[in-house]
Amino acid sequence: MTQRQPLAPDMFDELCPSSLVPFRFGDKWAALVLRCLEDGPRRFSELRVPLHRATPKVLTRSLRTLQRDGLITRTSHPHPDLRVEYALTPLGRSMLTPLNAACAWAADHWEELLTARESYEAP
Amino acid sequence: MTQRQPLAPDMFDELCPSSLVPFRFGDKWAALVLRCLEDGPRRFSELRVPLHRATPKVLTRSLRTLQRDGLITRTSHPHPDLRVEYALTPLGRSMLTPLNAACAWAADHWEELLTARESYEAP
DNA sequence: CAGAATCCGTTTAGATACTG
DNA sequence: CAGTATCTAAACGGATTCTG
Repeated sequence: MTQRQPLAPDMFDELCPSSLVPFRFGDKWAALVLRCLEDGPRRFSELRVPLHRATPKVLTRSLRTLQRDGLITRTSHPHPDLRVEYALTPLGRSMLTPLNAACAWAADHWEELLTARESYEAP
Repeated sequence: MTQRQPLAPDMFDELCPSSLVPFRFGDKWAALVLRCLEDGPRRFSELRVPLHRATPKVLTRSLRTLQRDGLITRTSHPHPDLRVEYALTPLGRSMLTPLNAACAWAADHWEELLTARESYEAP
């Protein structure tokens, strides 16, 4: 069984500094989705909690693209009630390595980026 | 003095497999620009050779954004004739580490991505 | 040389409402 | 629950033309 950690919504807020850093893996939400799945499969509604800024439409598109590229799987259980689970494939999990490296760089350097932006805006 | 290696245009073609991989650092050209500057400063016209798919407008925008974020510098030498050089800052150079890690992942896995896409399109 | 200006089609994202 | 449908606005990207 997969131990489900609670997801931390704070990290996924648009105001989070890491969102200001020029990394985009795929579309706007793809990287966040992959990281949400790091600790195990998640239902659509579970993903919506930390990714509350994403409307169902854009989240669905992100999920479809990731599925198309073989990075995640989509498993539907119609019984007893509709239940859809998304999970990382081995390929998707392997992508977490460079993705997390990028996030670590962002965490280390976002102050410098913000400082540079401010001094560029107001010279 | 900086030893200038010739830039390899092939790597930057839109048809290059790495372009099909879902990594985007900043806008469409940002990552490519950073890699072009890895071996030393480049003039605007020098960048246009390997990045020939980018019009001057979009290339300029990429450069401005990278400059705004403190990843590259822009140095203008008006004499004897107009000459503008772009170079990595230490911050920009530090970003090459995760960037190159992402490119290495892409180089290792792009066949899998393409295979997944094909089997998704034509089930 | 190193861009800026303009026009234009595509893509992306969000809000809102609705459905099997 | 897990989406889809529709509309709108903004961002992105490219082609072309012009300029200090």
